Amino acid sequence: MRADARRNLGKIVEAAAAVMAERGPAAPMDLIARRAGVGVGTLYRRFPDRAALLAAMGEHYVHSLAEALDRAAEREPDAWSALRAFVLWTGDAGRGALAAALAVLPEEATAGPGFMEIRARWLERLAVLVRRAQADGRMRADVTADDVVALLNLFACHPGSLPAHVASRPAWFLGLMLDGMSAGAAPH
Amino acid sequence: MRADARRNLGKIVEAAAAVMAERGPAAPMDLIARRAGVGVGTLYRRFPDRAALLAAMGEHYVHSLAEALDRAAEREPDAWSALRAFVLWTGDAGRGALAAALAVLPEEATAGPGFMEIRARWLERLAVLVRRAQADGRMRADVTADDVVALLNLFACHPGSLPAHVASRPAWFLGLMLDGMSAGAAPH
DNA sequence: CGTAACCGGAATATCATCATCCGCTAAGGA
DNA sequence: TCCTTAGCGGATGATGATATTCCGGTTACG
Repeated sequence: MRADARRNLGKIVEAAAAVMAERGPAAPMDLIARRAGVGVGTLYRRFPDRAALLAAMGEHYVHSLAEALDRAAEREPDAWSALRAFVLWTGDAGRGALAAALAVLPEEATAGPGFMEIRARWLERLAVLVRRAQADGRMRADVTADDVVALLNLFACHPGSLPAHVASRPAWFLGLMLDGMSAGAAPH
Repeated sequence: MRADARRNLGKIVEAAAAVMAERGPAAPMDLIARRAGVGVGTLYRRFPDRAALLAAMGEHYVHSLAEALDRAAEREPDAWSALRAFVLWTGDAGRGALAAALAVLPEEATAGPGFMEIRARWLERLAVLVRRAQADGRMRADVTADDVVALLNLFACHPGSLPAHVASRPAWFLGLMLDGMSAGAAPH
C-alpha cells in the first residue's frame, strides 16, 4: 500500500470519529471526507459502505479506550482512584473517541474481528475494578460496571446536542456522578 | 372555533411533544400528524410552520413544568426534599414534556409570548429552592440552579438515543446525581 | 336541514445524501 | 530521470425522505 494511501486511511478514521461524535452515526459521508481533507471517492474506495467505516472506527477506538483503562489501573494506587481517573479522563481527552466507541458503534459495527474480544476484555477489567473498589469500601455496593458504562454513554451520546452547561465542564458533571457512586453518598 | 378543531389542536401539541422527544426537534411532520390521529393538512392549517408548532409546545409544557415544581415545593417539608421530588418526577411522569420544554424548545420557540416569563419565574423558584436547601446544609454549596437544569437537560435530550441502561431506570440515575449533589457527598 | 368550517391524505415540489465513474496526479521503483 | 500504475478527487445522476399544497368529502352547529 502506498504511503499516501495509508496516511489517508488514518485521517479518515479520525475524521469519522470526530464528525460522528457531533452528528451521530448517520452523518453524511461528504462531511467525513471533507473533514479528512480527502475526496468522497477515496472514502468509498477504502470503505465500501458505512458499516465498514464504523467497524474500523470501532476497532480503533475501543482499543484506545481499553489502553486508557489499563493505564489508569497501573498508575493509581487503588481501584476506586483508578476508576475515577479513567472516567474523568474520558471527559477531557477523547470525547469523540468515546462517542464513537460506546454510543455510536455498538449499533452496527459490533461485528468487527478484534472488536468484540477487546470490548469484552475491557468490560471484564472494568468489572474487576468495580468489585475491588466495593470490596475496599470506597464505592456503593449497588452500583454495577454496567452502570458505569451507561454513565459514560450518557455523556458520550451526541456531544453536539449536550446542554452547553454540561458540554463546557464535562469533568465537573462526571465528578458529580462519581460522587454519587462513592461509598459516602446516601445509598438512597 | 368548532369543537373538533379545538380537540385536534390539543392532540397535535401532545403528539408533537411525544414525537420530538423521540426523534428530536426536526422530526417529520408526517409522524406528528399520524401520532395525533390527524391528517397532515390539519397540522399545517393550525401551525403554518415548524416554529409555530414548537412555540405552542413550549408554552404548554413549560407551564406544566412550573406547576410541578410549585406542587413539589408545597407538598414536601423542606427545600431539599422538594428539589429531589421534582427532579425524580421528571424522570417518570413527563419525559416527553421535559425533552420538549428544556432540550428541544429553547432553540427556536423561545419567542413565544408567555414563554419567557413563565420560564424565568420557574428558574427563579428553582434557584430559591437551591439556596434554601444549601442554607439548610442539605445540599452542596458549589452546585447552582443552572447545574440542576443542565442535569435535567442531560436526561431530557433525545430519550430515544439514551443508553438503554439509563432509559429503563431514569429515576435511578437521576437519584445518583442527586446523591452527588447532596451535602453528604465529597465536594471534590 | 343547510351551510360553511373543517378534515384527511393523495400528489407535487424540493432537497440532501448516496455511490459511481473517470480523467488527472504523483508515488516509488528501475 | 522517467515510467508505470496505484491512488486521488470531485462532478454527476440516482434515490429516498420530507415539506407543503390542494381539493373532494364530512360533520358540527345553528
